[in-house]
Amino acid sequence: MFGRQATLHSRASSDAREGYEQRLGHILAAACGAIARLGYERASMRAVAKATGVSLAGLYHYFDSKEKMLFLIQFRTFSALHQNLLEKLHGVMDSEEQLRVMIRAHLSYFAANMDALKVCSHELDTLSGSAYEQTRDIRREYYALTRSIIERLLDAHAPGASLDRHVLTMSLFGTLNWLYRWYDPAGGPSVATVSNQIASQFLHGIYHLADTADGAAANARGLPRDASQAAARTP
Amino acid sequence: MFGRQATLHSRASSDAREGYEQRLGHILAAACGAIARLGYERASMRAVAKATGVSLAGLYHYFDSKEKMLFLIQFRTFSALHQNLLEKLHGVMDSEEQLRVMIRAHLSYFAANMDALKVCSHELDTLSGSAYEQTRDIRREYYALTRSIIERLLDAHAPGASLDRHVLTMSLFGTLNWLYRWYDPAGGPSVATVSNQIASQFLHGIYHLADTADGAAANARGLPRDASQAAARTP
DNA sequence: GATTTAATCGAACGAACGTTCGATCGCCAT
DNA sequence: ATGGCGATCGAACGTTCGTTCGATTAAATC
Repeated sequence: MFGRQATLHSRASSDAREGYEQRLGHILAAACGAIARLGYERASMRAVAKATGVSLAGLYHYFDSKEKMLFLIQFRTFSALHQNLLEKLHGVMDSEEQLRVMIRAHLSYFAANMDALKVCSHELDTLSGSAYEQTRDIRREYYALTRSIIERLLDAHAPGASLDRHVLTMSLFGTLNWLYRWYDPAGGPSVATVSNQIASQFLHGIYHLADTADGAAANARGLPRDASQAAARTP
Repeated sequence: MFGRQATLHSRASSDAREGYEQRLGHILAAACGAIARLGYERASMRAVAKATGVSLAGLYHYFDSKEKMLFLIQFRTFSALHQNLLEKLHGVMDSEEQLRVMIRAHLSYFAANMDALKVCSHELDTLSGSAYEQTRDIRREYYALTRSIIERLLDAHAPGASLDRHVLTMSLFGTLNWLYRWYDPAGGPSVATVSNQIASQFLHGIYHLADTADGAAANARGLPRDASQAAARTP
């Protein structure tokens, strides 16, 4: 599946593997930049080759196809994003603090890997087949983790609120995944500032709804409300 | 610039113009569906031709190029979205109600024109040159209108809150523009339900921040906060 | 030192794309 | 009738794309 098999028989081949991983990382980073700037379809393999210094044919030593290249980028980024969150969540018990950590971790990762996160936010439906399913599964893990935090948050602070939890979770993801369209960590408020503002507004938006009656009074305003089930699709 | 000049000299040519507009609308709707499903680059002119019944060459009677076709879709959609909001805002004076109207109008329009709004949310950077600038200008009007509502809202209900208003506005747009990725008006909570929940959470997220001290106490949590200026880019 | 294997490249292939060309058909005004 | 024009089409053109092929060099294995 990947370009090369591991041949871990000697120290020499271990060094070679390190060099291989390093060059692969360099190529993927350049590809990431091109796709972030031009979009997947417009970013030609020739442009990626130019950006890396490797020849066009040389790229195909590292992956079988352009689609596999995108898969590697997305799979690695989503995995790292998820792993990063799990680590930062370690030892944090309070659900409010967990949500603050989640938002801060997401923004930090975005600030440090803007190209990669843009490609992951914008090219969500580009892959197909099993490559799509694999990245979708990681995304679902990330979604499920975030949603479980929100669930505990609601159970603890707003138990009776009539809030659709899927809508709630996707609203947050909308705010976070849209960042790549406008937020420049270098030229605006700091990551900490933006994280805190988003987290505070989100949290207090929940809390205040719990305060008013059972949340329904504030939520149902002027229009009838139906208690239909959560929407079908998950990210 | 457009495919045809207006020849309004007789009733006959007026009828012809109506037929022309109708066929153009039909073609754009089909193109919209293809681009929403496949993305702009993958949606070939041959696929659009198949979807409309018109021949490949016949399409070019209605626009000079594929890019102009996308421009027509985006320009018309953004204009209608903006116009629709202005109309629904007519006579509404309370800033809170204005924001609720804005969110409800956006979701209603989305529910009625899913393909078009997906194309407008996802293909924001596809156009170039003056076509890009024209659509960007309408988007900016839409942004400015929404931001002005939020500004008045803050001045009235949370005058001292240390909230970055650009971050606030873009958070809302993130939630709204991300809808196309998950919300199916046919199979989930109603437009009214989702609108109310998003609006209520957003509004109370602001109000509660105004209640606590001057908003800074709740906002600055655990991390230092800098009072840097608003981010550079607007949508 | 011989042999295998990883890494790289220039050149080319076949397909798909956006676009254009020239011709045809039907309608309206002259 | 006839000339002009809007509308439409099949066929083709030139370009760009992802990918493959065969050859060449460098390094590791025996």
